[in-house]
Amino acid sequence: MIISVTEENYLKAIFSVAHLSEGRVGNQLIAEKLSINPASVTEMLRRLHDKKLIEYSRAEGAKLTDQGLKSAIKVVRKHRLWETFLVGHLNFTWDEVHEIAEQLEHIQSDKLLDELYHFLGKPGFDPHGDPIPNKSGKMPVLKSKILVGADIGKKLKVVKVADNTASFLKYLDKQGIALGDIIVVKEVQDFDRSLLVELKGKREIYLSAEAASKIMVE
Amino acid sequence: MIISVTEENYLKAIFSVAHLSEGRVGNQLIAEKLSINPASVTEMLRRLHDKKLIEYSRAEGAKLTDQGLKSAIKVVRKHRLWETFLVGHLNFTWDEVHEIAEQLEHIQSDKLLDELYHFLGKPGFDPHGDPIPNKSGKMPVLKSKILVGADIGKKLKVVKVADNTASFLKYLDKQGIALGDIIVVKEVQDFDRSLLVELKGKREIYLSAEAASKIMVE
DNA sequence: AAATAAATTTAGGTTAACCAAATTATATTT
DNA sequence: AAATATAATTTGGTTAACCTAAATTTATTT
Repeated sequence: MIISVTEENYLKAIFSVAHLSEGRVGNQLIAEKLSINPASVTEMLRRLHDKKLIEYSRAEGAKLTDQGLKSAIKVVRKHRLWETFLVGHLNFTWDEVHEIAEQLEHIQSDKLLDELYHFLGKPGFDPHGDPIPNKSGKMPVLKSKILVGADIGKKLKVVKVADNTASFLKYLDKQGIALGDIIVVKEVQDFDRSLLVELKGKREIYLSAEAASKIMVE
Repeated sequence: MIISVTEENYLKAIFSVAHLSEGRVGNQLIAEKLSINPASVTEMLRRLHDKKLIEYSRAEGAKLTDQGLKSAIKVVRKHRLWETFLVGHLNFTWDEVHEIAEQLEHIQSDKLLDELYHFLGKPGFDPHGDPIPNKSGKMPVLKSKILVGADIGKKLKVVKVADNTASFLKYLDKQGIALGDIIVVKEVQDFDRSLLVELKGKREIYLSAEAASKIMVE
């Protein structure tokens, strides 16, 4: 079955918010996610339903079918593999890759996908630490936790960020924090819950609770 | 200026046949090239003219403006760089890459293009031996000739093919002929002008004049 | 339960790309 | 020069994605 670029983007949008309320997604949420008018969403959801890519009822909202889920996950897989390629081999930084991956994720070729995967060394996680679904759609699991509330004095490795906006990624770059860095929490300030942390056994810096809640460690 | 994927394909089509009759291309030729109805071409040529990407008159046909030429060459550059990547790093054979490159050539990112170019080692020619335009649009020149009519007994290197259809490329693979191979013409048969050639100093094979006219050597 | 607010759908309209069939220009024959 | 063939255009229509504004549901208050 042919699925258009636009249709793929809808599926991806539904997938990305499906963890809220057991896979059921309202019309409006999709509209916001895609910066599109709700009236247009109604139209497209009908089409996706006709193609058996989603279940839909006005009361319950949209939910991906097995077919729809498979397609959505494939797009995510492609997105994250391309991001891995761009950062790993073409000197992109993690805050630059998103828009380009949004284009590359729609390239249609199973062989390309397989070969890219092998070329990259069968990675499990992308440059942001997000899991890359394997060919059959399973996500590798990281037992990571957020930095807020982590044990004091323990050596922790930065494995993921929970916010991929360019502004946050740039902030981390500026602070000198990268994926894979070893970090140790020294103190927690009572009054604002900000953290004093030691970076790579060298520098000590302060992180706001806000920032620390978006840094995942292991 | 935003140029749609479809518009890019029209520019590319005009570019690819522009060497005939000094850059002037008739409506119909474009229609054939793109497997599209001539009526649709009329419509699109008007749009391309409004965008100042082509000059157009009914009598003279379409001709790329500087802007249009620049855009067309950029698409060609992207196409050939991606083909080089697919063959060089992802285990594709030269007969498999065309369709995928048709998709990849429309990815929009100057940085991606630059980085890919460097990653590939600033190649001058793609896996088919076709020249890759440099950033400013200039094509590297190969002083290659077709195998038909080449000197007998001279060592020649296969540098390009003049037919990129999958069927011809597969035929070459089957004959064991690849880009870069050294070839020597031994005899020319009078009655059908077929060639007896020596491949890599080892095997001797017969090539039809038809096939030999599509093999470029240096 | 009635009133208000929020979410969804309908109705009517747009633009980019396409098509087939009919028409009009331009070339080529005879 | 008239007749015929070829090429280009116009006309009227389609589909995928979008939009705004109005109407309808559904949910939440008072």
